Amino acid sequence: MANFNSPLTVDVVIFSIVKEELCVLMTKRESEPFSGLWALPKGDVKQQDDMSLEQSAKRNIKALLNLETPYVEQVQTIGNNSRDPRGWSVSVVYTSLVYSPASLPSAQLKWMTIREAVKQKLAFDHQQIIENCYHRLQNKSLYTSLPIFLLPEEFTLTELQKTYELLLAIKMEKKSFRRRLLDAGFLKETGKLRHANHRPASLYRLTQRQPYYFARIIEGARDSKSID
Amino acid sequence: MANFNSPLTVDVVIFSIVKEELCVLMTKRESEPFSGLWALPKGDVKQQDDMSLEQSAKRNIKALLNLETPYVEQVQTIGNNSRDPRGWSVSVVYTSLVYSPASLPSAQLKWMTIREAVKQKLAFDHQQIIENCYHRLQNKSLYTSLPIFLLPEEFTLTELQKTYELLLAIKMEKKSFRRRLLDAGFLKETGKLRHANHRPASLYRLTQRQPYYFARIIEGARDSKSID
DNA sequence: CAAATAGTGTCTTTCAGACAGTATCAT
DNA sequence: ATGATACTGTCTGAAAGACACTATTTG
Repeated sequence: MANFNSPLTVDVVIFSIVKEELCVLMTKRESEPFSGLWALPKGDVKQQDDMSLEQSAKRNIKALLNLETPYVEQVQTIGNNSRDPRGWSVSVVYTSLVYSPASLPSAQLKWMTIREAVKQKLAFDHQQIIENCYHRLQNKSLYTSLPIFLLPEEFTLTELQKTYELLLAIKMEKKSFRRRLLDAGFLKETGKLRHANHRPASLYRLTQRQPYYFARIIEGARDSKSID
Repeated sequence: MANFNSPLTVDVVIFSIVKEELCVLMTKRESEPFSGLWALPKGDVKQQDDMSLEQSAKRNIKALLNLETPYVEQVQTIGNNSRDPRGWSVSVVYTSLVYSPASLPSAQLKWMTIREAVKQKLAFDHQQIIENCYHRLQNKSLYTSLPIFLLPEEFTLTELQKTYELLLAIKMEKKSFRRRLLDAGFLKETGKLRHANHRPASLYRLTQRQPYYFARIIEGARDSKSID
């Protein structure tokens, strides 16, 4: 069988919440094409070292942020002759959710808000890729527990609700939210409390590693449709 | 950037219902490795002719079945050093649903039931790929109108219900099924009737090309979880 | 005490399941 | 008329939305 003699990359769209804004990890390109534009961090497949594409993605994430991320998902694969001016190329796109690391290990990296990212010109088709991942994240937030992966291991229900509201850009009703999450049974109280200058809140943590799938979507957001 | 010097293929898992059984289009391998075993039809990417991976997938489907299929979806991309004994390879997997064409254009091809396909040894990781696509199809059938793409353009609600029941391997309640489908508003009566030796049934057709996403999953099937 | 956020009680709404009932065709 | 399948009426139940209410902390 003929080999594929064009570039194959692994692109990783890493989401995190920084200063109450949803952000994506970006880097500035310093070579052609698209020199000077912001881009997704470069991700490669090392056929000698990596056993699989997923391992390539995880290795790239670890190299970028120096952490093992609890959630990595393959989103789509884009391959065509127009995304890179040099010709055919294929990119396998992964997305990951992380709890905002205190500081970025490299000065080349930046947390860019989604708002910024989708309105400026980015290298290659990276704007489209980010939009797709963002859409997927929003969509899955309607019927899964995915947003939890943007929080630290222990969190309050109010923090979680704020995260959903941030992702979906809607306000949610407190009682329904708590009922939905608690009735699902994948959270357990740690017994610890988060203190502030008001009544303290219970801290919860996950009892399972996989996201939970609800039987219904969050209503009041019926218009959005899935990309997959 | 370094090119990817290993095989890249497009694998297409085509589902159809033949004699009231869900089937996958398969072909028998005649060369090494895995000579003599059943496999998914070989799909290639022609960088000269194809503008994109999706176009490659559609071209391959057309070459196999001589029809334009209304539904093609990218499912996943598998790349590792173990799926092909010769070393690293990448396969972009697409799935498609077709209304069973009267006859297969090639004697090399066969509609194999899912049951058969997942229980025998197949070439490469094709068994895993088929299982993943089947799982995805089942899962999406819980909350979308996807199964319609296995039917001809005009169909009765009973035919559609039987299709859902076949895919999900459950019995559904007639009234709830019809209410769910009709209330969603993406079907319209054609005015025509399907006749048999009993009361004739109304024929319906889609009013939109995209699958419809329901706000709730079909209940009584709460156990299955998504792969994506 | 007040201010602030945590957390609850409970009514309404929406839609799926259950199941019995009626409708309309071929023979 | 009978048999067969198409189609409907309507009750129940599960989970979401609305919203007012109570609880517990700091200062």
